[in-house]
Amino acid sequence: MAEAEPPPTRSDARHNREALLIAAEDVFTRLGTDAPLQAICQQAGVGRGTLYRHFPTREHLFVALMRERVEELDLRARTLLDAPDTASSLVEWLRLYDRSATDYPGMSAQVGGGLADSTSPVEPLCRPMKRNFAKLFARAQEEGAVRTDISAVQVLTLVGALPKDPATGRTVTPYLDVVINGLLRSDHK
Amino acid sequence: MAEAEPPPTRSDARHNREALLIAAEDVFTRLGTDAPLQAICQQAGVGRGTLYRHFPTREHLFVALMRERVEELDLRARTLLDAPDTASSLVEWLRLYDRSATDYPGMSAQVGGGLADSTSPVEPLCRPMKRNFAKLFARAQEEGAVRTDISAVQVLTLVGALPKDPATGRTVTPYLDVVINGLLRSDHK
DNA sequence: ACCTGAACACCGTTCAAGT
DNA sequence: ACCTGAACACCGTTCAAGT
Repeated sequence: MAEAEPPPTRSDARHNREALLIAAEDVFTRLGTDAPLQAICQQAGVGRGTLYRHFPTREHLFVALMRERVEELDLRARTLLDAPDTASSLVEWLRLYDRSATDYPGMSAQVGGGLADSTSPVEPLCRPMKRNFAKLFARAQEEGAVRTDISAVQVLTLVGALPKDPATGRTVTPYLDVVINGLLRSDHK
Repeated sequence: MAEAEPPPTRSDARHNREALLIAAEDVFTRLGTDAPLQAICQQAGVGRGTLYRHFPTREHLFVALMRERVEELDLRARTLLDAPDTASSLVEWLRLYDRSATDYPGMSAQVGGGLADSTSPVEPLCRPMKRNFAKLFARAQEEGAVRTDISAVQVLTLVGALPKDPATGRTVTPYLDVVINGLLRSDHK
């Protein structure tokens, strides 16, 4: 399932785990999130079984790599809940979300896909962030700034699915602007 | 490359080709466009080499299956070029496009991805349709009905990438509405 | 308790032998 | 000219043997 495993006790295990994460970061950045896991084992200098012991699925690697970023996004959402302009707070956060989720090619789709999937380890990682974004989104909806026929999670899924530049992995301009414009209610401004 | 191969001359070859297409249609509908090609060979009752002779890549199968649909879309775009309301013509066509591209799970992303890729056999198949949609789109842009910072091909790519219901393969509501609303210039209506 | 690498399963792709 | 299926390559996953 989607349990957060406790940190390893033995020092060689902790060292291997760290080496795998460093290798994964490099390999995913270079080859995208579909890269062969073999490349990661090789670069980390560990056997294949060791990778599987530490990270039973590819998604567990994503979770470990994305943890800090997602926590930052969660924090930013909470901060923006105190900002006066609901619509521009929402837009600012969505741009940040898009940026964070595209640091590794393919990561955006992985995060977006796991967001609402209870069998994915991505789901528990993102749950707090989702909750706080949902508040931010609901606040904008209540003020009439954005359409009400779409849920907060759907917005995140949609942004995560926007087509990417194959070279940089970033969302192609102006897809995010189109979506943001489509979310905002024109009769409100 | 992306050549349109001539139809086979020998009757057994033609029969095998037909059997492969019927099997592919069934398998892709049931298992999506990522289904093992092995399943298609098996269901068609032919050897693996035969599949590769007729359809050198998975995308060549898509092209054969999508040909009729894409030609219909092309025809519809030409018809709509004579309709008076540019914006509603555009919207009507985009809904038709979304519907056509989601008849097989995963097909939408395949078509959207191959649309602008000169190495894909999807590209030459869709070229006429793209041209006529581009006219439809340009007409709406000239009238000020839609934003001008996005190209016609980008619109098709964006619609093709919208998240799908895993069960039905169809675009989830209201993603297409959000995008359409985002394309339309609110100061125009 | 943890690591290693051989072994297995799966799938795509090629090609020598056959008709 | 076309078909077939064995053979190969690649990658993910498991597990028996080792420390």
